[in-house]
Parts: sequence; C-alpha cells; structure tokens
Amino acid sequence: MLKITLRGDVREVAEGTTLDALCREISMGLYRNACAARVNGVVTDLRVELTADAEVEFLTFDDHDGQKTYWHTTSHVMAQAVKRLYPEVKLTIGPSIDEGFYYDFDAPMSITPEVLAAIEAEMKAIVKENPEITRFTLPRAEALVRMQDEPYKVELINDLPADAEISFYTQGEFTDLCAGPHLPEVGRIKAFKLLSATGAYWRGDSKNKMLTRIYGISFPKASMLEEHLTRLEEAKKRDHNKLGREMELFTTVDCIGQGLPILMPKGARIIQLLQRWIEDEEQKRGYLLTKTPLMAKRDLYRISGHWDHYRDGMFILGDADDETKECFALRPMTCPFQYQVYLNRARSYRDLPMRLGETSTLFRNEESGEMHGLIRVRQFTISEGHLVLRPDQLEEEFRGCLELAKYVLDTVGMLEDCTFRFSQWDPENPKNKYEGTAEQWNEAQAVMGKILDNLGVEYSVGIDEAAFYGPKLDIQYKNVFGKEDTIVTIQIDMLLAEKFGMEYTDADGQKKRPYIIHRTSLGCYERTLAYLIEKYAGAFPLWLSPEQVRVLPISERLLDKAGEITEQLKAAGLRAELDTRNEKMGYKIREAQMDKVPYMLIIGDKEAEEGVVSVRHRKDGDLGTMTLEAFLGKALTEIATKAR
RNA sequence: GCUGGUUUAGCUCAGUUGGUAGAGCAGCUGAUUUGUAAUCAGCAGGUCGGGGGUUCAAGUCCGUCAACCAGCUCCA
Repeated sequence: MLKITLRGDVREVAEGTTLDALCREISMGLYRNACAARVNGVVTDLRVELTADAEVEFLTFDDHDGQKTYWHTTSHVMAQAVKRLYPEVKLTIGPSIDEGFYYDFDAPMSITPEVLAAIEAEMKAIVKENPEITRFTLPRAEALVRMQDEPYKVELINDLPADAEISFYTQGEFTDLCAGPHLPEVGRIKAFKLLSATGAYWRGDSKNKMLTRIYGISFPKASMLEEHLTRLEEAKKRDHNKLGREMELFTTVDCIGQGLPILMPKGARIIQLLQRWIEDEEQKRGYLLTKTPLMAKRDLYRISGHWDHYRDGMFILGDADDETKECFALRPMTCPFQYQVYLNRARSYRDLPMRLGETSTLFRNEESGEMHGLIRVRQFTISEGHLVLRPDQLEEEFRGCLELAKYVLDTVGMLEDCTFRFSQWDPENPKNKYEGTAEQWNEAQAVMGKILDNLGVEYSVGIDEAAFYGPKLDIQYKNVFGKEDTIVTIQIDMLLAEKFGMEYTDADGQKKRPYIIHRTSLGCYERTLAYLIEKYAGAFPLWLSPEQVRVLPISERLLDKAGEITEQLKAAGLRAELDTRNEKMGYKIREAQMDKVPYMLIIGDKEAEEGVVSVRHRKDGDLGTMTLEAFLGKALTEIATKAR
C-alpha cells in the first residue's frame, strides 16, 4: 500500500491506483471538476498510476495549472477539428498560454473568419461526441513510425533522447504527440471561442517557415466566457493607442513615418511634467545633468562596440562603407556620449561615484512591423543615467538606482503591476550579440545576482535578454492586453570603461578601472505615458492632468466673473480653462467629463453673489460650494502630494 | 522583416452583382441665456490612403507603395 498525503490527510491506496480512481474515490464532485493533479509538486495527468508514496493535490479550473490543462485539451480539440476539415494540414505544437491556448499549423489555406467559424462548429461536434482520451507511450523508433505523416512531429521526436519513452494522447480518430496532461474527458469543455488567426515562425525562429497560429480560450461555464470577452472589450477601451489618439495626446502622420508619433499639446504637457519631476528628483539624489549630442561620427560607435553589435538598429547618415568620407549615426543609446563627460579630465577616487543624468532622445531603426503606438517607436526620450563608480561602491549605488526606480514607479502608480527580470547573456547566442569574455560575464552576473539577493529582489531570469555589454535588472510592465515590455532597466557594465580608457586614481596612487551602472529611473517617457493612459483610462492624477480645472459659467452673464476666477486659478499655478460657449450646463459638464478634467467649477448667480464656487469632481460628482481659497488649498495639496 | 487584416468627411461608420458618394457626432452660423453627462435650426465639409492598371465606366476588380491593427521575430 502507498501512503498518499492529500491536504494533510494521509490515505492508503494500492500501488498502481490511478489518480483518476483516487479522485473518484474521494469525491465524485471533485472528480467532475478535476483537470489534473500535482504530485510532489509536479503537474500530472490523472491517467497516471501512483507508484510511490506521494503528496497529491487535485487541480480544478480554479487553479492556474488546472486551467492550463483545460486549455491544452481544448487546443487538441481544435487540432482534431482542423484535421477533420482539412486533412492536408500538418500539426506542430499547441500549448496553453497565460490566457487560453494556441495551436500552430502548417496550413496551405488562409484562415478567414468563415474558416474559424467552421472549426468552432466542428469543435462543438467533437465535444458533443465526447471521445475518450487515452494516453500511451512508445519508444522513439515506434513513435517516429506512428508520426511519419507529420514532419514537424518527426522533428520534435528526433530532438528527444534516443531512449525516451514518448507519450501520446488519443481522442477518437485523433492522436497527437504530447507530454500532457489532459482533462479526463473532452466533454468537460463547455464554452470556448477562437479569437484570432495569425502567423508565427516554426520554433520561434524567423529563419524558419511561417506557420498559421490560431488562438482561443475556453471555460467550464458559458458565463465565464462571456465575462472574459467583456473584459477584453473593456481592455480595448483603455488601449493607449486608441484612447491616446481620441484624447488628442498623440497622433501619427503618414508622411512623417512609422514609429514617429506627434505628441499633441496635452501629451507633451504630461511628458514635460514627468520630465521636470524626474530631473529635480535626480538632482536631489546627487545626479549631475548633462546634455550631449544626438549624433556622432561612426568613430565613437566603433569604440563603444555599437558599430559591430548594433549597426542594424541605427539610423546612419552617409555611406557606412565609405571610409574616405565622414559618416554619422543618430544615437541609439547615450552611454558613449556621457562617458565623454567623465573623460574630460583625469578623475580621482574622490570624484566617484559620479552620477550623470540626462533626458536623452534616442533613435533606433526598429523593423517595420515592430512599432506600436507610444510603446515601440523609432525616436524616444528616456530618463537616462550612467554612474561611474569604484567597485566597492557598486552595491550601494545599485541599491540607490533601484530605490529611485521603485520610488518613481510607485508615485505614478505603476509599481504594483511591475515584475523584475534578471536579464543574462546566452553564451550560445549565434548572432555575435555580446562583447567580452565568459569570465567577464560570469563575474558581472555573479555580482549582480549577489546584489539582487542582498536587496531581496524577487526576480525571474531571462536568458539572452542582456545588453551586449552586460547583465540587466529589467523592470517589466504588462499592458492592458497582457503584453509585457521593459519600463525601467538597471545594468552593470564591466566592459565599456576599458574600451573608452576610463580610469581613476585611487587613494594608493594607482590608476584603476571604474565600474559603470547604466540605468533609467522612469524609463522611456513615451512608453510611460502609454502605460499611464491605460492605467488611469485617461483620467490622470491631478498633478499630471494636462487640464486640471475647467470653469463653467452658467450663462454669458457670468463670463466676466468666471474669467476672473480662471485667472486666479492660473495665478495659483493651476492649469485651468474657461468654457465660454453658449451651451447648457449639462452639456458643458458632459464634455468636461469626457475630457476627464479632474475638477469643474460651476459659476452661477448664486456663487457670484456669495463669493464661492460650486465644485464638481469628475469621479466624486458634486462636492457643493466652497470659497475659491478653500478649493485652491484642496487642489494644491492634492498636487503637492501627487495623490492618485 | 514575416503572416493576416484594415484604410470612405476631424471622429465613428453606411455605400447592393462596377453606373462618378451618405448618416450621426464634432465644426461654423443663427436662435436660445441656460444649475451638475447631449437645446433647436441651418450651413459647410470628401480627386473614397498614394500613385498605376483593367473597363465605355472603379469607393467597388487587379497588382504596387505607405500608414494603421493583431500576432511572430526583435526590443526601452
């Protein structure tokens, strides 16, 4: 008998009992909802037999691993439907993802909405048939024979170890090479929808063939699917790329080009507010402000390594291959420019750490399909900084950078949605991406790992995500659609100081090599603005609102009085506007609400007589009357505290 | 860059099997003098993304370029 621990209770079962049987024995109710099990921490198919004492937990759709099993099985149902309708289609892989699943097919036809609908209909039929799902394993040679008509599966099998027992799942006429786990029954898939069909490279490599990927999602209840689809619709309304254009924060113009957004007055104002705040905050923290050129001769990029490792990403002015003429390039990074500040004269250990900060505009020639609203652009401005320091100052300065980044992200309300990624090199990277030796990389990564552990940073590891000159701590942020990008980065660089011949004279009179930290504090302003639009659905905190107060006179009679009040608000430093139009109050309020103006001051005869203002807040509604001084006090406090 | 989709008035969208464009909102003008999310009326606004081709005739059909969207690859 085996001892199986379930939520602390120990139960004795015969060896060879399947998880399936165990689950049914415990409770049929649980069994009906069970998707998979976690056995000693490993997610396992319910068809698997117990062969040793173990801790077992049954996973339902409420558990993320249970969900993933549910979605994975749905992807198999989709593949089965596709094979029924289009037998010539070749199978590749079909995993679950954070939300839902996809399956990649090598399909000769294009997937139109009609085709998607037909696949969905066939899936419904399969679910209704409720074919039994069975699992079996084969040795490699037999597995290859079994999958001989599926070239992509053959490739996958060939990559497995020669002695591997390869698992398959069969449901009805459909058999797929698959590690599992899968649901006990196909019929449990109650509500599903195929969401989109796009292209995706085989094995994620752009040199490979482009396959057809179909995304979908499924739920045990129709109402859950409805809720999910509603959520997606709501997310679309917050999409910065839509809302930001509607609110006239930015726009794009065909004849200017891709990835080159125009910041409109309101968007530019928000970025100015962020920028001034960051520059002041950095000054308080000992940063020295620099202003360096936006372009340089190729000579500079040769020293830094950009010419070898980043040339495709740069805008080059002149003929890159003509050595007889000057050739310039717009800067894709600030590092080599800011180093010149350090190099201006001989430095002593007393000069260190030298913290250089710059509001830096960069240019990167991204490939045409990569641009996206304000999140991926070809020209952008970042809160750039480089810290030149003695090795013994590294941890303390790294901590300072992290604290600054956390402070600014917290202030704008984004920190709670951030995750941390320790981005490391990949020694196997085939594309000549990295500078330096394995020893240098190992040292830099070891130092960074130690610092992160000392600081108690919870991070994931990203292999092959490092910069070409060193490892990074990337602070990642997810947009409304769950797509993740880097918002802030802190990097340790032990290579470039040597390339640029940077050194300092230490207390012992010896010339020594400094370390460098590359970092941003609020990252790229355009990207940050995009995330703020989504975070606040356009209703920015008062201190960041391009228009903070709108004064609404009740009729033309009150225009003078309202104008006076507007001027007083402006004199107090508020961004106030006066609505002079001959419209009804309801109309003016509606417009101010839709413009997401935080405060509306309504001025009628009563207010004019009593010397007060009627205050309406965009979210809290009518706040009643108060003196202008009282309102100013309230608003200015809200601004000073950067209240959210 | 790759796969697929989209592009009609400032915005959101109609526009039949090809027969030379329409609505609502916004804008302007006038009336209304307004009390916490839309007052009424009138006017104006478009070489249908650009430039080609097919056709007696193209918003509509076909290639091409550009921009935008989703995804992939790449990345702050």
